[in-house]
Amino acid sequence: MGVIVLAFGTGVVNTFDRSERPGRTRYPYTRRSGNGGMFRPFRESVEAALGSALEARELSTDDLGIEEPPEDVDAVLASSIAFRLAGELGAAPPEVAARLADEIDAAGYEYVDRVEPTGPYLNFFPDEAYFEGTLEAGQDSAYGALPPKDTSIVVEHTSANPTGPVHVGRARNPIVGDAVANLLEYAGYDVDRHYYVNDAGRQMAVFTWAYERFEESELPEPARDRAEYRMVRYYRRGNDFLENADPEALEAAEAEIETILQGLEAGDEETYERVTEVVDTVLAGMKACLGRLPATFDEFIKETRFMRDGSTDDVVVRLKELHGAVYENDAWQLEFEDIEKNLVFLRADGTSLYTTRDLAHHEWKLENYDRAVTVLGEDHKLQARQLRSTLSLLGHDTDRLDSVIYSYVNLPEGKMSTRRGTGVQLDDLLDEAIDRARGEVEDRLGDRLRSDDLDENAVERIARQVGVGAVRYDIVSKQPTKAITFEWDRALDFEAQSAPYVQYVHARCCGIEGEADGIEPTLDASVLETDAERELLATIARFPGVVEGAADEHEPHRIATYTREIADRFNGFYRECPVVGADDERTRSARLALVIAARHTVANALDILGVEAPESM
RNA sequence: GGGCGUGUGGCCUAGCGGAUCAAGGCGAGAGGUUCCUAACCUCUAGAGCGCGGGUUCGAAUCCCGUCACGCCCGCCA
Repeated sequence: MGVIVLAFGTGVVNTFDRSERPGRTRYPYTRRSGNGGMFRPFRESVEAALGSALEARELSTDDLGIEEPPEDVDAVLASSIAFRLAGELGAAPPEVAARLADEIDAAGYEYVDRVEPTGPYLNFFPDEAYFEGTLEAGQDSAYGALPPKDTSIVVEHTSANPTGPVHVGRARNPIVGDAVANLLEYAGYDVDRHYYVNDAGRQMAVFTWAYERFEESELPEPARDRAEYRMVRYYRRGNDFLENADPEALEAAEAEIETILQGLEAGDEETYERVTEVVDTVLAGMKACLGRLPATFDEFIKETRFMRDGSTDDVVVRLKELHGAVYENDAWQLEFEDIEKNLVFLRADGTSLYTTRDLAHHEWKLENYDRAVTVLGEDHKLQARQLRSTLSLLGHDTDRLDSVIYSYVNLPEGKMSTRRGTGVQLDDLLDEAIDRARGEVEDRLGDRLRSDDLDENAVERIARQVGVGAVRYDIVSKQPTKAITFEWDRALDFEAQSAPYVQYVHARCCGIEGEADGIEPTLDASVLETDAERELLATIARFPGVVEGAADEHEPHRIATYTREIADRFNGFYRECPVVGADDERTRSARLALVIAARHTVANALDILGVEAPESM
């Protein structure tokens, strides 16, 4: 099937069948794709209309000053170009705006009804076809998804070392990473999600040594009955030993750890299997935890892979030939022009370093994908810069690489650490969130107006959707570069700007549709005349544009901001406009179609954020 | 010490060169349910965007300086 895609593709790098790779769980054979909505063609029309007007007067079209007007202006797009032209044309901005408006033949462009000057601004208004088209496009359950592009992207995220339970400090990575991947998928890219497993470093050697060295009987009870909780006890015990052992014992232990590291480097099969047992066991547990979010992966790429297949050695050979390569202090290093710190890529003992292997890893990514996005913590920024520069020196096109940087989540009392066992585990956060959500659901059962009966399963389902959704939404809705201090009550606030607020809108849509027996939705936007209806429809229309912009910048929090806007608009509509109880049939039918479009929009926006959309709550 | 990032009402967050109210939420105060789920809605008080300069017709948004906080500056990952 992937072969068919390739037949249409131009310059597609991949030569394997993309649909048959292991681990695909989301849309196994088809990507969600929609027609892309009306907003984007409207914007193109505006650009073309304004551009040609400027061209006709031989004015620069570099920056058209297109922007979205403030809320109280009901144009869809505006331009502030008159400010910039004022000097050149020797007229005041409002005068320039008026003249330009006269020259633009708005009606000649698709979806544009007219352009009006308002002071110094040019406001572009959509025609009826824009609204009709939006109402129709919104009936598609994939609304908001853009047409497929022939571009593959690998999104690497989380990649936490398999040392123990996932704690909240790193929880931003899977949550933001999964959302970025979803977002790119909606934007039409062919996305793979990868978890890079650091199974070759000292941490894993220590872990393997500790696992073999200590007896379970001397360890505390695990905090939770799952693999990574059981295993991390050995890791902590081992680190504790290394910190406190007497010199001889320490030396013996270090020798064993060193043997494991050397064994991995030499490609020794037996050593590899010992380490792999530990890595795979811990990883299975972490996978289960991440699955609760859910964050899933197409592939877990192991670091040792690039040692075993010779690609790390191959990179080293090429690195040594680079102009900036120097042999200093018994180690091979690379000097950069723009980065102060050298990159050591080969130790005195001839072994490779993490970054050396990551270079091989990224060359592999660049061979197999058109683009690569990596989600990483701010502490890896320098390393990411060095990686990028080095790849560039090796002759790669690093424009194909992007990274999304986030700050760690800290506790009021400081950092979280797996090794020291400090911090809040993601499992505990999710459990607490679900418990609190269940409490909310049960509290509300009493004064529930709706006469549907929520059985135990429904309560549990809602508690999970709301609880997990609230955690994800709280994290994904903020700019990742901002630091977060974790506080239970703030993370688990179910009111207002939170997942439940948006989820509730979805449930309301479903409620209306459930009541709308016998009403057939009709695509008649002309019946939707009130401000509340027009504003809701206009907000729905923007969705594909929001997806495109957020995807371009890898900023899923913009989708979260959008969900609040559409939720506000929907609630305004809900208050003002009865659907099932509307007076005449045409109104009922048209409003029902609007509700369906709103539901699809909200559901898909939440889907991008990785938040479930409950049908009732 | 150097580099990078962050700093918006009591608290949290959006905006990151343009529209004489800087947008929401929490919290505070006042209201709203014979009508599709009140995890909702309406109204009131509250900031001039860390601080000081500068660029610009116009700055929360750009530049410089400064302060605070975070991260980084390992032959660790």
